[in-house]
Amino acid sequence: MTIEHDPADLRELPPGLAPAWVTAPRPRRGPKPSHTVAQIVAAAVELADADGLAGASLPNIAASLGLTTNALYRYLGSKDELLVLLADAGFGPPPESPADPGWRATARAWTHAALDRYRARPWLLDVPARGDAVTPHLLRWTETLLAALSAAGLSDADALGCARLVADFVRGTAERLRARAEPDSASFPAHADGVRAFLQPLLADRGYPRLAALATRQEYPAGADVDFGLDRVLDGIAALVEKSQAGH
Amino acid sequence: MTIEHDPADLRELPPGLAPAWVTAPRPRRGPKPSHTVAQIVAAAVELADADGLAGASLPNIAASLGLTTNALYRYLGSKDELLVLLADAGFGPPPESPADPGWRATARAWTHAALDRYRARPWLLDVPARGDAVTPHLLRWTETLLAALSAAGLSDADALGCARLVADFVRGTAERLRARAEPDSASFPAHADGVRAFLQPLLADRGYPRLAALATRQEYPAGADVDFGLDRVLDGIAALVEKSQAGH
DNA sequence: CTTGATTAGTGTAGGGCTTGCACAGTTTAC
DNA sequence: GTAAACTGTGCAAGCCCTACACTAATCAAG
Repeated sequence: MTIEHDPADLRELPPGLAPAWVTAPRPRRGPKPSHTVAQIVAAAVELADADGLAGASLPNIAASLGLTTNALYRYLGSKDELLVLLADAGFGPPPESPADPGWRATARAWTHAALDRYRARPWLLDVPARGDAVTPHLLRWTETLLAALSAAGLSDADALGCARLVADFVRGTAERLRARAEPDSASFPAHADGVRAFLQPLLADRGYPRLAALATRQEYPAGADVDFGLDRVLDGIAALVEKSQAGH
Repeated sequence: MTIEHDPADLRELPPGLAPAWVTAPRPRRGPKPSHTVAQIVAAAVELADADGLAGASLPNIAASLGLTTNALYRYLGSKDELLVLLADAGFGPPPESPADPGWRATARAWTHAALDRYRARPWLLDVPARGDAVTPHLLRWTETLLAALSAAGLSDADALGCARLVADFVRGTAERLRARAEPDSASFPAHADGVRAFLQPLLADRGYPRLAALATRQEYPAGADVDFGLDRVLDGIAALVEKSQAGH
């Protein structure tokens, strides 16, 4: 059942991919490693939780484990590799979804669960996102959403396209929510009043009538109203679902 | 017509906001500055174009202008401030949209124009995005899209919600397109064949049936098929447009 | 059981980055 | 003409990631 991997091939893969999926076999000779990659990643998560992504530096991680910075390079190929593993560990597996109440409710629950993760660990937004996921937990999230969309009647390819849509929306929304939660955020119009007071006259003066209007009526609803955007996304997917059902 | 600003208040604003909109008045005494913020930002753009965002370091910028690194701090408050200005300058103003062929075509053109900018300057994706835009060019992009959506009958607030949706989709898609264009990208399933060969059996083995199927049928259409996702987003917005028209 | 190969972790070092502060030189206001 | 104010330089501190030589620990083979 175990799949054989040529170490030479693994070296060619993008950073972090191989260690995220397979654990290299213990070599036959030499002293036993005192730690594991999982321990290192766990320490990094803890530090990031405390001090943000910058807190998860190699020196800090090493110190928190009683190691030298360079000793980490016996476990990790590079900092990039750690970041890949860190994002996967920080996000963790998706929650269990019990009974299936329809694809729409499932997608909604998925979205809110993902936003909760981002809220719990804002530093996840600082980990550079390079296209689609490749690590176990993150792909589990994707698989979960794909299952719901497939059950609605979409082809796998269409389901993936729609899942990406939802994921993009989640990330953008998470970024807006964080910007709003942080004190000195430079986000408009979901920003501190000082920013609004600064921008409003400028926008009115320099030909941004719509934005100026939004800045004026500051009763603007929650800058990052999750459900508004989500409804639009799901409506768009629903149109595709109906079309594919009509085709049958 | 000029708006007065209390320097003390400007100091309180998020980094980059004030210099993006107003140029501080030349002080009364002392030597004339040999450069301008605009020149510094232009040099940074040039370096980023050549070597990516890492190339736009303060030492590099200073050297390219014949300055010391620290001299830049006479013009900029911090590196963060530069990044805000850099993103605005790198993106530039939106293209002129001539006759109005309806909101849907306008939004489509907007999306492709934005994706073109990301393609021309991939490093824009590396500039940390903190919620909604606040700088002149970027807000001009937003205003353009808002105008099209408002013309379709949406309220300003709804239009903003929809514009965010499109912007999120654009950024996510741009990231996928870049991942696919780069040689050593860790993106799935829009990835190099080596990654696919590595992941496919693992996915099949460990309970990712949908993703395994996608990895198997490698005739999967362009991993980042722009128009597929865009059609879904626009359909979702269209549903809102129709609803708001029916309400009248 | 001894010996040699192999590996884990340390020490040292280099080159990069952002940022702070004291200082010299230049320009303007009084 | 003098004093204030400002620009740019030099020097330095404190981070960061990474490379390489080296010691110490462990195991396989003879």
